[in-house]
Amino acid sequence: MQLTQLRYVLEVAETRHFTRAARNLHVAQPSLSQQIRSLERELGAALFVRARGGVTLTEAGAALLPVARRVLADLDGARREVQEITQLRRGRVRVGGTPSLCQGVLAEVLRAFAQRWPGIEPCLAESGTSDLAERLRLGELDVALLILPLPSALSAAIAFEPLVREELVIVSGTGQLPPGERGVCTPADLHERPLVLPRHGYALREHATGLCRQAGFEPKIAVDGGELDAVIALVRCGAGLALLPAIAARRAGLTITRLTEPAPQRTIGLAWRRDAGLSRAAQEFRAILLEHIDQAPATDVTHRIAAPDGHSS
Amino acid sequence: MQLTQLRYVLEVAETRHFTRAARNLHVAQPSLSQQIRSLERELGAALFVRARGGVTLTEAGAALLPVARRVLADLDGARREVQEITQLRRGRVRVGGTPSLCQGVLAEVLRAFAQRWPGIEPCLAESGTSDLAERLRLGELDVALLILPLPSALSAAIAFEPLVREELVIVSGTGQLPPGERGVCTPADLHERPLVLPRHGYALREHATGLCRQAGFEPKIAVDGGELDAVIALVRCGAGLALLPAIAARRAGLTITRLTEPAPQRTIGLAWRRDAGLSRAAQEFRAILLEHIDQAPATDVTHRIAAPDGHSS
DNA sequence: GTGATCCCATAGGCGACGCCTATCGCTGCT
DNA sequence: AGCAGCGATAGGCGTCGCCTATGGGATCAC
Repeated sequence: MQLTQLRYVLEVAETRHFTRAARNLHVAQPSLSQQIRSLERELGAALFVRARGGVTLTEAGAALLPVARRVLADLDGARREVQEITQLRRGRVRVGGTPSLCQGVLAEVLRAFAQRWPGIEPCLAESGTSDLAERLRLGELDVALLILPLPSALSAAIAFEPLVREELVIVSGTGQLPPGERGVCTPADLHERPLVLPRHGYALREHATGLCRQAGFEPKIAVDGGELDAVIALVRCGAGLALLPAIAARRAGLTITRLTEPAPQRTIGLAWRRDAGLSRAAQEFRAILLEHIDQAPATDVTHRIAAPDGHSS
Repeated sequence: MQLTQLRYVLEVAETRHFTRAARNLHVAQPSLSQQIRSLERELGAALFVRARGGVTLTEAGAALLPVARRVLADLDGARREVQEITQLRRGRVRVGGTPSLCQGVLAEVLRAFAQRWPGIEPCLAESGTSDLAERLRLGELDVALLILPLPSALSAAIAFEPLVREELVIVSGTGQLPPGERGVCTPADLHERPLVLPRHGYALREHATGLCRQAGFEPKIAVDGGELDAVIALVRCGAGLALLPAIAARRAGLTITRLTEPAPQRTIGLAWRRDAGLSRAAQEFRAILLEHIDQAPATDVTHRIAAPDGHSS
């Protein structure tokens, strides 16, 4: 059975005439006759009664007719749907982001994306870098804004485009003495100062503890665990100091103390499955993301990383 | 777009593997790859992401998938349905019959037919010969039990197989003197006897009036018009005599008076559209009808007409 | 009744397309 | 480094669908 045969059946049924149907279908009449016959042979049943007064459907033909109509309409609809997807008039893009980024750029970028491509549904997954990277690999996400480092086991499967380098700063709340002097401190200034650490899984936690250990002491822990929001709240009410990304610190309105060179920093970038590449919708997402990053002025604590267009891992 | 391509898409989507899908489909892997690619080119969109960790559907592929599934299932269902129709496990046969026949053989034959082919729905149309013949020609009926003569304009388009010749007899009711003597009369015996005539359209009416006129007198009309049932009822209560088919007369329990040779008679037979022929179901109907006619013993007033298998008109 | 016309079926040639085998390119594993 | 797995590519081959030309049956007009 063949789709052209179904089309032929439809046309013959509607014109009740082989010759006219052939003309409408832009084929020679013998071709039409042959195809109909072939289908009839395959089905083991006549579909039409060829009579002088016009061609009529047999019972079998009448049974086949609505199915043929529906099938052809279905496929036409599917074609149209695929068209819409490729033209980004419909679809979906599954974006991942770490919590700090979801509350930052991602919110604005997704809003702009939704405005630019109203037919495309953006699905946001908020999680840690390693989890998001794994979900990229599994094909559950199309693209994700992540923070280096990636899990080494996945770095081969994931393409990563670094976008922004952001300083990590020490934040303190009201009624707390900021470490160091004139808004600048060294890691040694954190000695014996109580620190608020986010839970395991946040790269910030490793950054903070590493900083202390490299300076030769164990961090004194005020509160251990919790999400970033909790850390901010704890710092705000004076529970201790914390190491935060500069942007998040500024957004939270906390007192910022920069660390002396080499200032710790984190690299934010876009990641996707290397072998799948970026879907059309994801490419658009990336474009809008880059616009937003480039149009935001670089500050003293964030640095745009120029993309050499060779997407490194 | 092609049905095999849809099948291929389905299999690849399910196995997530070109090579294995090709094996399941009993084609070489390059053929499969080629067909998928060809479909992708036609649609202008990739359907699969070819990656090392297994093939994944793109959004377009995911949109096409359910349609492909449904289309293939639909066509499978249609194939099965056509099968059932050709095997007479489903379907319809549209049978026409004149009123007298519908109350006679047709009722029994249709019962037997429904029992033999429970999946086939018999549709009965009860009307006069000329109307039924016209509906045969239009393709509204598959087969009909008619009474000669057919409308001459249709005799070319309608095939007619004569089956039974039935005598027409004079019937009288209670309290009426039957015409003639010893159950036999001549047309002349009807002179001045009030007659009940069915309405125009019944061939019986022409038979009756023709009989009188050939004998040299105009029929004296007791009641004119009405269906056959009304005629029978009128005769039964003594309104007059009537000319009826022998079987109907016997069924009605009326007093029967046969006419002397040449006794008027009518020919009953099966008719169908000559160019369309008999559908499978109609052939079965005919077979059961013939069984019934042959197994009913020929009486003195009905005569089976042997079919020389050359179906004359 | 004879030619004209209509309509579907058949015959034969031709080009396209799908399937095949063989092979390549790439990746991941041992 | 060599091998195995997997999909893409290349080239040959057979089939199949489409074409033109023609057949055959029926209807219609004169």
